[in-house]
Amino acid sequence: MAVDQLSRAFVALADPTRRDIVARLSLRDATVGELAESYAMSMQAVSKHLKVLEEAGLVSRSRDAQRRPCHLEPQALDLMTTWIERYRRQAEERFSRLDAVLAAMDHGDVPPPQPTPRHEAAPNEGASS
Amino acid sequence: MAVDQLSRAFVALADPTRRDIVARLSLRDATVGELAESYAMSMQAVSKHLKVLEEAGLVSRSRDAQRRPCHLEPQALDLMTTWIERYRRQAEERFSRLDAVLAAMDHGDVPPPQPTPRHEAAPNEGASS
DNA sequence: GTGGTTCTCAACCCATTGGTTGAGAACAAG
DNA sequence: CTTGTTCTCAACCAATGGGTTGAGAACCAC
Repeated sequence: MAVDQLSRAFVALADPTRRDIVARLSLRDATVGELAESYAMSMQAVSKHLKVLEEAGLVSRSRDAQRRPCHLEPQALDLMTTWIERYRRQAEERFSRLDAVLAAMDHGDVPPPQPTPRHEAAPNEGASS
Repeated sequence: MAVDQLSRAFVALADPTRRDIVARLSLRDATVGELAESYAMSMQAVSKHLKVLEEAGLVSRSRDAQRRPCHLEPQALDLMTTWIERYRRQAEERFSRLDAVLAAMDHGDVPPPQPTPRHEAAPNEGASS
């Protein structure tokens, strides 16, 4: 499951160790071994975490003899903020419209109270990708 | 696992169904039953998804007789964008500094090439919370 | 009261995840 | 070639996650 880019990115950042890896890589590139020194787990485990980050497009890796330096890819972070901001903005617009209605009611100029319509056009899965 | 607020929020948005629920709730509040009509799964399953979103602070719920209307909480989304933007900005600053160095090299005024120091001060888990 | 609606809880199932260990690939340096 | 270093792959294990069904709580309407 979690086959799309966005799901993989959110899954990747859902783990505290992987978020910490991202934080470190934002300061400087690092190898698997360097990163592994920071955590109470085997290098294999860190390697797995990096694979998750890489498949989410958050990290890229080059070659330097045996070393595999890791590099943060900020565009993948953009993908997430774009998604989040879209719906945050949508929600806040809606709330401010609601506030406007409430303010109007305080002034007594209330529009005819229409009963809440149910089941209108709504987003589908395509909207979240 | 995933005990902190930030982890819970990322876990919550890692699932496509839950992202779609957030998208819908950004347009209007909805009850469990209304949401369940949109997905090929039982109301119990949707109820579980809402519980995850609620415990992540992304959704709040009120009472209306048997109904449990769901309401999107945009502040929780802020928490995520704040985290992401912090490290995206950090990384991009670093890259633009690197670009500056490369540009300087093109001009011939290259600073003495010091060998890359390893294992300096780095973020710990506290930095990601 | 009875009945219908809305929703949650509990138990269960199977796939995935996050860790482990052991083996080995790939490379640099003697 | 041998040795040491860095890293990945494979197998395994316990725990979690996303779904199911069945039962029942809570509420309105009659």
